[in-house]
Amino acid sequence: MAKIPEKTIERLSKYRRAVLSYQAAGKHHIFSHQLASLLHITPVQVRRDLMLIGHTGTLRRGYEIKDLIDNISEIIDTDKGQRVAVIGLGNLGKAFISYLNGKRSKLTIVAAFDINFDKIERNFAGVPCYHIDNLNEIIKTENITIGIIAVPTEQATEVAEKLVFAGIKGILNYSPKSLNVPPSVFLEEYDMITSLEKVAYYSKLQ
Amino acid sequence: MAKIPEKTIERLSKYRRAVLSYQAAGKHHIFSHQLASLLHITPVQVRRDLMLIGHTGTLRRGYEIKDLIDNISEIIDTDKGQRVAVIGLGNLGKAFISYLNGKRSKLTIVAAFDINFDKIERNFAGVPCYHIDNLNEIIKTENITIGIIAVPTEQATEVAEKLVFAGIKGILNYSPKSLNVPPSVFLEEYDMITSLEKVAYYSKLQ
DNA sequence: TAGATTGTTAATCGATTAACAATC
DNA sequence: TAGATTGTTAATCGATTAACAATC
Repeated sequence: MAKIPEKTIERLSKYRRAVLSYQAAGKHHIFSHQLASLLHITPVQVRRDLMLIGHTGTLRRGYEIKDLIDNISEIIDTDKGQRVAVIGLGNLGKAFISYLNGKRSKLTIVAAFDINFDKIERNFAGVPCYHIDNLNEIIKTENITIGIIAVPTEQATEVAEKLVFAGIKGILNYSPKSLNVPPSVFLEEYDMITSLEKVAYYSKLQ
Repeated sequence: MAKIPEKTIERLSKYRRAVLSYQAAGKHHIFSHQLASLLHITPVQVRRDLMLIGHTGTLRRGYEIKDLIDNISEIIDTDKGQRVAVIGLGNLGKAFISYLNGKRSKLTIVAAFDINFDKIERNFAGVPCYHIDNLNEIIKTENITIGIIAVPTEQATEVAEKLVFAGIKGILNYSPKSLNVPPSVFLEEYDMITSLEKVAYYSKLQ
């Protein structure tokens, strides 16, 4: 299969969750315009995305939900799933843990790290919290491939270096400081302040 | 000035914070390649963005930091600033409040809303928490123009409707459910699960 | 001067949308 | 059949990058 565009990958994740709600409602098929309206995008974009991953539907019934979920999962999941660590067990780290765990079976948060001794060797929602000094060791023994950075700005660079050194494969960075990682590590960054300032900019134009 | 591209607006927010750290270090000027390296983008993109907002530098010293901050602020801020509400005072809502307040003077979180009676009429980090039933009233009396949705998925649609009804101008939606708002309201959505699944996808390809 | 830098247009790349043939 | 739908190519739009003149 040809390389799937980045934006299509993002929508595949959304498609999968959207059709799950349809499936839960007892439906077995979905039309492109129905799936589109769940995401507030156009039907043609849905059809093009599904074309790109080689998923086909029928003129009478649209797309078969079970098939679609399987096809998307085949692309974005791994067989054994991946293990995730959250670095920084403040409100943001906790939000991620309580939000993610129990929902997706293929991605599991198996460790949290912090420098605050109050939190260490405790659990949050079933996830054990370790001291950051043990990061390298735990990443390796626990087979963790993805790290979520939810520490204060000043510590983000150092945490990223430690993750890279420990052999992490992907980083999701929520600190506003842009990180520098080798090309062997995939980096995704999200900046809450920028998002809010963007909303503020377009709000004043309204 | 011509319409500024969306991506440029996002970077302006980042430029401003990046040069603040330079300014704090006692510098008064910055070259495009220095600013670029702070964001891990190319110098030409910096220059093009600044060209688009009409900010000019000099060949000898680059861009004057104070001027640059003023120019960016002129574009993305409003004179009096804007007032923000967080709906849902769980971990995510708290993360936003503790992260934002005290940093940016022009955007202030002045209210939180929840349905949990434990939290109501209490403060979190100085922000009063109200019952969601009072949302319409408080949005109006407090002159709130921006709402951040940090409630569980099932409640997101209803909260959005209430915000729109109350006359909000912009919504930042952190629930994974895509919302439907009239064109008079600016909507920005961010889905943590999609971000993580994207990182997982590219991590397995590494 | 030579080298480094800004400012800007043109070219390229990536993503979305329009158009439409094919099918049931 | 007529109408609704899928699948796909071509066109368009938006964003980034290449190229380079001008300047100090």
